[in-house]
Amino acid sequence: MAEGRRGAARSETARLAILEATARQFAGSGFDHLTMEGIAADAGVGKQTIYRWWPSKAALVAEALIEGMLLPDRFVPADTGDIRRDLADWLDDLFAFVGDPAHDTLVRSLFAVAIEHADVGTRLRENLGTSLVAARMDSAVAAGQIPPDAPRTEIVELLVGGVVFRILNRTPITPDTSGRLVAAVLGA
Amino acid sequence: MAEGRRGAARSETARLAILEATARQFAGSGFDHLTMEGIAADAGVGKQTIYRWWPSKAALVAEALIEGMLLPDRFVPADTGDIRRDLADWLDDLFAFVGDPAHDTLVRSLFAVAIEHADVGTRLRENLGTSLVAARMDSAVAAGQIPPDAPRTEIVELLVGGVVFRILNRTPITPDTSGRLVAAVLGA
Amino acid sequence: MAEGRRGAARSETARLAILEATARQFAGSGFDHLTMEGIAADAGVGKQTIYRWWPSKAALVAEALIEGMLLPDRFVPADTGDIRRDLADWLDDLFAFVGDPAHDTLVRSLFAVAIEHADVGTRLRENLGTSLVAARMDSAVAAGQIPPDAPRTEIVELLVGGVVFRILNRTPITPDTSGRLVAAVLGA
Amino acid sequence: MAEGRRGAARSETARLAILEATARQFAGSGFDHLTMEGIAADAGVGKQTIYRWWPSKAALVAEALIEGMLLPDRFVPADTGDIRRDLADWLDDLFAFVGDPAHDTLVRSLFAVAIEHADVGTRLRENLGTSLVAARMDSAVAAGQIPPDAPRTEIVELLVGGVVFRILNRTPITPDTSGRLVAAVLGA
DNA sequence: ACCTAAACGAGACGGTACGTCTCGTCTTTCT
DNA sequence: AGAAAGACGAGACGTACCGTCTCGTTTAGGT
Repeated sequence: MAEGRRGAARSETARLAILEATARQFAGSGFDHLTMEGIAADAGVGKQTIYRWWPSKAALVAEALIEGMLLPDRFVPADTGDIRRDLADWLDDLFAFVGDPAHDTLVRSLFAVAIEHADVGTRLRENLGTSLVAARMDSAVAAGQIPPDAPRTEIVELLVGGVVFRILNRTPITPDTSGRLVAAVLGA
Repeated sequence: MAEGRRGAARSETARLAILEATARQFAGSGFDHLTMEGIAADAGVGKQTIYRWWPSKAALVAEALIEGMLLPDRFVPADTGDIRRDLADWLDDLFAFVGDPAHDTLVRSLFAVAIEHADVGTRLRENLGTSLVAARMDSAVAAGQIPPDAPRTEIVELLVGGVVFRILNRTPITPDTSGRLVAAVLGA
Repeated sequence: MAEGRRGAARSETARLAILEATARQFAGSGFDHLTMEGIAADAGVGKQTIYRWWPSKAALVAEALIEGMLLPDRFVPADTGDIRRDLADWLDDLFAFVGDPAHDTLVRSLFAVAIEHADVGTRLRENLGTSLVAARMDSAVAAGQIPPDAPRTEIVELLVGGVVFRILNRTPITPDTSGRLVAAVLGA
Repeated sequence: MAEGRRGAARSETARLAILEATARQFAGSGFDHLTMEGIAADAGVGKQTIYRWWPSKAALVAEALIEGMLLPDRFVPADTGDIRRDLADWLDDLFAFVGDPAHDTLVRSLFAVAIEHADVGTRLRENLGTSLVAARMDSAVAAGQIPPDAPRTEIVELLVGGVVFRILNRTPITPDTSGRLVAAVLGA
């Protein structure tokens, strides 16, 4: 292999054990109670092995996110031909997840970290399916369901923002929440 | 005098010194680098005096917020008679503040804390002026600028959410951002 | 009453409650775990009332000792006419007290404090009955049981020293210990 | 090699720095003003490094004593053939040390700790040379200077006790003190 | 088959901050 | 004025983690 490295290769076993321990502890007790020593002990790994490959706790979380260990891999909008319904369904999925009390610690910690660490934020946005929703909007334009000059970027932005605001605000979710939000941005 | 308390009364001097130290350190280095010992030293106060009255760092931040030591007391929407313009101006104010690199640490830390601690969240929402905007929307309905059946709650929610999303997402703000967001929720 | 003092007189109730609390805590947990706050709480007294009248914990202990709240008021040597027997009996009393496991904390703390604080030391020596033993020695000289040139001061000193050394050394006491010590200083 | 230890070995440098700091502070201000934080700072060491290896301040003092950092390594009785003189000289050494005002804090604290902590007591007794004196007494018996049935153990006990009592009692030492004590236990 | 070198588990190290406890002082209210 | 109550500035306690630095052990190319 190209450049002649000597010595043992990076242990994939250790890498996964570390990320799994990270995910476990993060989901259980949140970012604040995440400790390098706890992860190392949980993963059965030396602390140095963590510091060798990751610069910070945020980096660990970001990678665990990428590996799909913290969130469903993606929230994917369907394409039934009815853009309103598809958007509302996607929002429902989102609200169901973030509104589940079992995920409360995880979700709050995750968004808090995302706000402070750009890499986690980028990754999280991706996991929420924003880019897929944007694509779905494009196809709705092509199908003539939305006027071409509709501010699509802003609409996606507002909808995801609405989700974040509900988390921030602890507003209880009702069955018609998604519909009302979609109506607010697409008109009645 | 009603209930006969004995012993020295709580020191208002100490209380303010502590909150000011909290605000100073928070604005300077964010929530993560906020330490009880640092605040105590900065305020010239014993640690116990802090623990006697506040249960956590988050409580300190919440109270500093209430005292108006962290944010402008309120972002207040104007009432020029033109609801679109007033909303856009209010958003511009908000974006100007949260987009200012000098406030980056403060803003990110504040929203991160708000997501994890309900009391900070409630207070922060108030400081952003959400309830004033809601009232402004009501008056716009009275003035016939918005149809009475417009989903006003959702609109406010989406707009603030949009701001939060921009923070999360680090999207650069352009001069027309506010107008575009308002247009997206109120129609063109 | 001579010099015209004004205001309330010192409360004897409080004084005794404080000394009793001191004795209780001292006997229970030793000097190290004696705290001003604990004494005040136990005595149902404000801390200032203690500080107003005593300069230190050692002073409290010394006074509790004087009040006879820590040790039997005095270890008194009998006068049966047989100086050897009287000394041995007195030593037996002493050993019985200091060797009792129930008094271990009390005794060790007391001697430790006595070594560091002259006032406690003086008072403790008095409580052990040293001056009475010296007097008993004098009468033994008068009775012709001890030669007049015997180093009486040194003998008392050595005997009490022997007791202290046994405490220091944790040597178990046997029934003949006292007799052997007396024999060592008075000859067989 | 036998039991496969892993991880870094204990740092002898740190160990000695800690004991030296302990000895320094102890000799300077006594046991009461000995603080773990002070020792750690003085030794340039983290507090945990102390707690990792020693359970208490007393244990630190005991080990500093063993290392000969607090007292002359041993008070050794000479053997000139004259047991009376040798004992008196040894006592003189002892009195010279414990009577020196420069050693007052050290000596009092040391004996106070010794009374409360068995391990310090054992070690202190050894440092005073008790076992060497006992051996010297044996050789005096062999040389016919002391009758074989003399209560040697008790004599050593009483002599050391006499020293402790003088400390407790703050009796000033005169040049003939040692001689008088020896005479009291060995006869004229 | 050796040799080197990197990664690994373990864990000691110098530090910082935690939240609690006690100190001795000061202030307030009551007696 | 004395006393009970209790807030205050100070600072040590013992613990938990931080990020770095040895240790010996294991693994895997070079030679």
